[in-house]
Amino acid sequence: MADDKKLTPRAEDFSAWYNEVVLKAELADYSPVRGCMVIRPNGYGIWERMQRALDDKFKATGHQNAYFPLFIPESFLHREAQHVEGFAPETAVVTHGGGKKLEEPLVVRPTSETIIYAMFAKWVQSYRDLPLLVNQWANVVRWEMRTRLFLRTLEFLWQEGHTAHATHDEAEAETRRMLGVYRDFMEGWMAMPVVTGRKSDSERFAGALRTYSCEAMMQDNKALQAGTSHNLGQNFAKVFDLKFQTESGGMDFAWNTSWGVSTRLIGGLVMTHGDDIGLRIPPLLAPTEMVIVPIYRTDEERAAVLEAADRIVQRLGAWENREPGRLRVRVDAREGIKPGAKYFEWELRGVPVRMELGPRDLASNQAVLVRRDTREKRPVSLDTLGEDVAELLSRIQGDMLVAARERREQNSIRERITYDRFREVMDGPGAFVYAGWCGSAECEAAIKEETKATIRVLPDEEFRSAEAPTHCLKCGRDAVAEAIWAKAY
RNA sequence: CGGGACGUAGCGCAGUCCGGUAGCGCACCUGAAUGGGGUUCAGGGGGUCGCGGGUUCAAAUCCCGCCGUCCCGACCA
Repeated sequence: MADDKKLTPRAEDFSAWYNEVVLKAELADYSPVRGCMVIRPNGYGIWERMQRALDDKFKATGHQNAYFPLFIPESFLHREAQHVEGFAPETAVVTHGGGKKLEEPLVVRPTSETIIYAMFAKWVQSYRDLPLLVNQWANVVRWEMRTRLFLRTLEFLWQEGHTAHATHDEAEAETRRMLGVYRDFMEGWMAMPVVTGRKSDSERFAGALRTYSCEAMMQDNKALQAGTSHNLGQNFAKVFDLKFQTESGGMDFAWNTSWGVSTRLIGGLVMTHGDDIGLRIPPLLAPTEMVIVPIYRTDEERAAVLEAADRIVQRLGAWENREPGRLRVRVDAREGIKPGAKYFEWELRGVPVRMELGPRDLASNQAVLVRRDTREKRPVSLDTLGEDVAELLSRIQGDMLVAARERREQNSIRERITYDRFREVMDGPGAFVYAGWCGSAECEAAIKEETKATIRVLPDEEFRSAEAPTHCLKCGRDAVAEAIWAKAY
C-alpha cells in the first residue's frame, strides 16, 4: 500500500486523524452554521442502532418515552440557582417570535430538567404516582466556544431520562442502576470499556446532589466522559413544587434523577476503535455487518458471481430484527471499480466483515471472509456460511472489547505514584492514574492547573487489583477518596 | 476573550516575496481496454482567487479596512 493513501498516523496528530476518519468515512460533515454538525446516513445508521439498543434497555427497566418542548421560559432556568449558573453562559435564547419581541425570552433547551419537572409537578399527587420513569430522545443546544465533530457540537442528539421517586434511597438506586445500563451498553455493544464512579464536586452536574459517570479512554490516552447519571435530590422538586402525599398522609418533595448519553458516543467509538485504515465498527452497531465484493472478468463470470451473491443475500439477509443466522449484508455490485478499491472503501467505513466472491470460489463452493479488525482472511464453505459469519461476527465483537481493554490497562497506572512522576506522565500522552485524594478542592484545582489533568471519577469497583492509596497525590495528607486522574476531552 | 496560522474548482494545495492568459493532484462526466488489494489511456466540465476600497496601463500577487475558518489556551456531554 502506498504510504500517501494512509490516514494521518495517530501518534503524530490524533485530532487530525480523528477529523479525517469522521469525514472520509462519511459519518458527518460540517454545516454552514459554525459549530453545528450534519450527521450523514453512514453515521446516523450507527446512531439508530445505538438508539434501538438503549431504548430496549430503558423499556426493560420500566421507562417510557415522552417528548417535551424545545423552548424553555428563561425564568424556569433561573429557579434552581446552581443550574442557571452552570448553563446560562452556554444557552441560545430566542427573543423574537412572529416578528415581535417576546415578553419573556425562550431558552433553547440545553437540557430539560426544568421543563420536565414543571410537568411532573402537574402529574404527581400521591406516592402511588411514583416512581415516574420517563425518557426523551431529543436535540439540545449548548453554545460551546470550541467545537469538535460529535464530541462537542452546538447542537447534539441525545436521550435524557428523568425520574421522580418517593425516597432518596430509591432515587440513588435508580441513578446507579442507569449508570450500570450505560456501562453494559458501552462495553457490550460499543466494545468500549469504561470506568464508572462518582464525579468530584467540582465536576458535578449543575443542580445535582451527586453525579456518576462512565469514563472511556481514547487512543491518545485522554478520557472521554461517555455518559452521566445524576441524583438530583430534591433540588428541582423544591423549586418546581413537585410534591406528593406520602403513605402516612404527610407531604414531601419528590426525589429526582436524570441521566443521558449523546451522539458523542459515536466520536468515542471512532477514537476507541479507529486505525490507520479508517473506522472499525463493532458488529452489533454496524449498519452493514458484511459486504460482499464480487470478483469477475468476463460477462459470464459476472453473471454467475452476482447471481451467487444475490442467493446469499436472499438466504441470509435481513435489515431489521436480526434473527439467528440472518445478518445485515449488502452486495457492492458497482461497475467500473476494481475490487481492491472497494476493499479499501469498505475498510475505511469500518464494515466488520468482507466477503470476496469470485469464479475460483464458486468453483470450489467457497468464499473468502476477511475480518476488518485484524484483516485476517479465511475461506469458508458456502454451505455453512450463515453459521460461520455469525460466529465470526460474535468473535470480532468480543475481540474488539478485549483489545480496547488491554490498551486501556497498558496506559493506566495503578501502583503508587509520586507527584513528580505524575507530572511527567501528564506532560506526555497521559494515562488513567489511580491515586489518593485528600478531598480538598484546593488540591484538585492545583493539580488541574499544573498538569491539565482532572479527576475523572472517584471509582466504584475498578482498578481493584491495586492496593488502595493512603495519601493524597498532591499534598500527602491522609486520603479520604480514591480518584482516577486523566487528561480529558 | 488572549496567542498563532490560513482563506485560490467539491476536497487538498501551488502560484503571492519579485504585478503581465487561472494552475496541479484527487474527485466528477464521456469512451475504450482492465478487473483475486487503491487500474490505464484519451477526451471533457467546473473558479466574480473570502469581501470592500486603494495604487497601477495591468492585481490572486502591493497597500488599507472588514469578514470568516482552523489550531493552542479559559469553558464543557
